[in-house]
Amino acid sequence: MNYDFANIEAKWQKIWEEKKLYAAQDGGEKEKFYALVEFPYPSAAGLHVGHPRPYTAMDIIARKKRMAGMNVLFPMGYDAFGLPTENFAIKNHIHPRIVTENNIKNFRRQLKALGYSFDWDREINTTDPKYFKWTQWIFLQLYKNGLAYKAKMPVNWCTSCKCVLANEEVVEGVCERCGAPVVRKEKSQWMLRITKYADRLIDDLEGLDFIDRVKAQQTNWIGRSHGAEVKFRSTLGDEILVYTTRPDTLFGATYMVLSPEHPLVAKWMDRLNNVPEIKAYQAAAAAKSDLERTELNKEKTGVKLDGVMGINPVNGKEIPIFISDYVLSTYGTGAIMAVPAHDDRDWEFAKAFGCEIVEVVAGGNVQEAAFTLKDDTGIMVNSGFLNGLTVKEAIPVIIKWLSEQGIGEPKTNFKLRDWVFSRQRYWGEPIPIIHCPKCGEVPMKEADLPLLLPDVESYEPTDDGESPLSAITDWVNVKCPCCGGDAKRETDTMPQWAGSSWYYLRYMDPHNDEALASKEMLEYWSPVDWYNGGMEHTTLHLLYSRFWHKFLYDIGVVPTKEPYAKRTSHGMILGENPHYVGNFEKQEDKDAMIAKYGSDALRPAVKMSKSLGNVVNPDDVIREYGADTMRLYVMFIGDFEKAATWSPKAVKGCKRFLDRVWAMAENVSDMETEYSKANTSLMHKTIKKVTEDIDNLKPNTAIAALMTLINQIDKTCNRAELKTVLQLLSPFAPHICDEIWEQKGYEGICSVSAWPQYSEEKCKDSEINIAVQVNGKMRGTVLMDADLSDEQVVANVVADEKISRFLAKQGGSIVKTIVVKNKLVNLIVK
RNA sequence: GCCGCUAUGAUGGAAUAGGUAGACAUAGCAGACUUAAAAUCUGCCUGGGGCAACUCAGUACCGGUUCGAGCCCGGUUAGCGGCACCA
Repeated sequence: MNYDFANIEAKWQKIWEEKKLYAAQDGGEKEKFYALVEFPYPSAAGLHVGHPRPYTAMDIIARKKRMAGMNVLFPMGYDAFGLPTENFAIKNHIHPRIVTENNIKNFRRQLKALGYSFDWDREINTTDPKYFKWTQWIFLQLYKNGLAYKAKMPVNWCTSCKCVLANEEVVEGVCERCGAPVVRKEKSQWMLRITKYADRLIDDLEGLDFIDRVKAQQTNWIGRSHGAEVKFRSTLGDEILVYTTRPDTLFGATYMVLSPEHPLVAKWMDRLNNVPEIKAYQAAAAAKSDLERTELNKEKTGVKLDGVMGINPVNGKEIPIFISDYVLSTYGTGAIMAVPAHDDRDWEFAKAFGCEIVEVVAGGNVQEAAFTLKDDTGIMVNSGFLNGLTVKEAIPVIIKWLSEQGIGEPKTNFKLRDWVFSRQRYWGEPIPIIHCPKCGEVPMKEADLPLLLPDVESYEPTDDGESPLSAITDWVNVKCPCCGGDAKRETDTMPQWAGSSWYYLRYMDPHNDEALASKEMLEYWSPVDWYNGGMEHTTLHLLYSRFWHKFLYDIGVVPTKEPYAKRTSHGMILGENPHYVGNFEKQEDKDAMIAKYGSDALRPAVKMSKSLGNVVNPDDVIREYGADTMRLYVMFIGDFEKAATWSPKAVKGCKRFLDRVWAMAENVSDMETEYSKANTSLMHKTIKKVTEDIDNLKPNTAIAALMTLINQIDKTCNRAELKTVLQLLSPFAPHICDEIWEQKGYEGICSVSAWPQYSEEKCKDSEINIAVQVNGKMRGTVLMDADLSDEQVVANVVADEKISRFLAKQGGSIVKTIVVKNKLVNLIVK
């Protein structure tokens, strides 16, 4: 009865591989379709159950498109540089290259065991010199175009990884990867000028088929705001440039605030009267970690600069100047005009420091709270020539006035910062730059790429913030490619995000030695038609790769402005929470759990983790139920976009379903070539449903439709129907379908057979249950022929015994009827 | 605080464009088969009332639009995710 999934799956995986059944063709008549999933980081732990969810979903889409006659590119690879491998290597004294090789072997085995239709001939590995040669090449192009530069600046330093982090890698003041506190450190770092692309990274989202939350998050992260830069003066004669999004409130600026690091503070220092106080504040601000700065954001602190005043350019008023860490040195000009009446933060600060609050937009009570409305309900007051205008009208007027006076101009600012691109670690792409005492920074010659990592004994990170590579003198010391004199290599390496920023291009032409990919292949395969990946990469990998792609477009390497035409995202797979208080009967046990685990104890499902012991290993599931069941279950688990909880019990339901399909097939022995009359409309409806659901990324309801179909036809299924069932099920559970297909003697191989067609005409039923409402309430159904005229439908309904009885009881007469064709009748009775 | 999202049985979730709420599955209950268990098969499975035909209520809460609202509009509550002193 039960089918032998282990042998069947091994058999078909071997056949697919030997026949290269799913290899993409580099050209041809068929329409191309490039389906992409995020390649994994090959960790020592192996594949997590989270991986198969997106992989299976895209495999289903790839398989269905292939069956529908498209030339599908569905590749896989490994994003293998990175810290966990390096840390594992250090701990176990194994070279990271060996660790990586072993991990990849394990990942490949697991991916193959799931029966994915990847084109394995295109597999890539970011740590392969043949691959990272081109990562380095792209870096050189960025460098030559002024988009890679070295700068000394405060950077995020992870105290545990002993390495700098990009802004995108710092989450709530701690390291995204290890959770250790991040501190600010002044260091010279390689930077990539992603800010140059800020506008295009927002504007070009418009034409893309990305899910809205991805667009919203990227737009938010880039953080574009429109306003003006305005020149204030100080009583000491210096110009103080501020940025504001509310130039309309200029008359309400009653003090100014500089960031503690602002250069004017140092310049003024010897003319100020409270230097010790100022210096103490600066020192305290500098010592704060990001975490402290955000945690302590309730109370406003600051110091007034005693001995200097600002001058408001619109009214000539002298106003005090403070330093405070609520003004950031890294945003805008690092200095603000404070309008306490109309900005919450300024208001709080003004209350704390007793500054004047002047209302310039009517509508609130500015002594009670800041009035921050920006819409056109507010009317300007106390604002000279702006009085009487709405906020909306005032903004262009004041901006025009400022530019005419030469004291201000419109300005757009972004929250996005340039990308900190160097890491002080061993296991990454070496940066192909040489530092020469005579010539300065010299890029390596492209012909000399790849620049390999030296083989070393120790790759421990250093406490002083130098890369481990700096200790390898044979490697570090080189001749300058420019003057031939003694020079040194750059010893920092690239971040993990480098290799993944362009990997989708390499799949198009993975073995090319002359270029990252040939023009023809880039032209043929670009763009990626459908890219699915995690939301956690929205402001990291996804943004970075869009940036690199746009740059490559600008220098003529790639043919499209955007890398990915469509982006979707899957929900996480969670594990059952062993600490969930719902599991405890006694109140005191619950209370103890809540005291111990906090709000986590209130969640029935949480992220899987080793410490909770709720991790599910795909190998175990495959061993017990088979890959087809695993695939089916991760698709059936729930709405693809939402988080779902792994339920060991529910897996069984999917196995049962496959057993039923197997059993049903065993009983089919006729030689029918057409659907039976009784099953025709159901067959066509199911083809339609499965086809559309796959295209709309609704695998859960596609599977439900197949289950419904089997529930209905398993006693009567004929040979023609079985064929269609196998084809519809094949993308989800390819092994069992190919096996039954072969055993039943259908032609060819099921998983590359032609996708079944449906006709709208045949989806229709000849008889339909019409829903009947009286005054909008359901009162029953009446079975009748389809496509009757409205009059006939109403006549049938009124003639129905049950309905007529109800109407008689109800009294009154029918004053109106609403008929929805083949669906419903609503009788309005009064 | 800002941005985005969600709320449906015991549980995961269905419900194309406003038209039969709870498809499909899990768990549970009852029965068949079995020495027994597992597996399998059949039936029940939102709540209240009724022997029953039937009937009343029901998609977080309050209100609205509509012949008709889980779906649209206004408000509220709770939760999730992202950003967060960004001027």
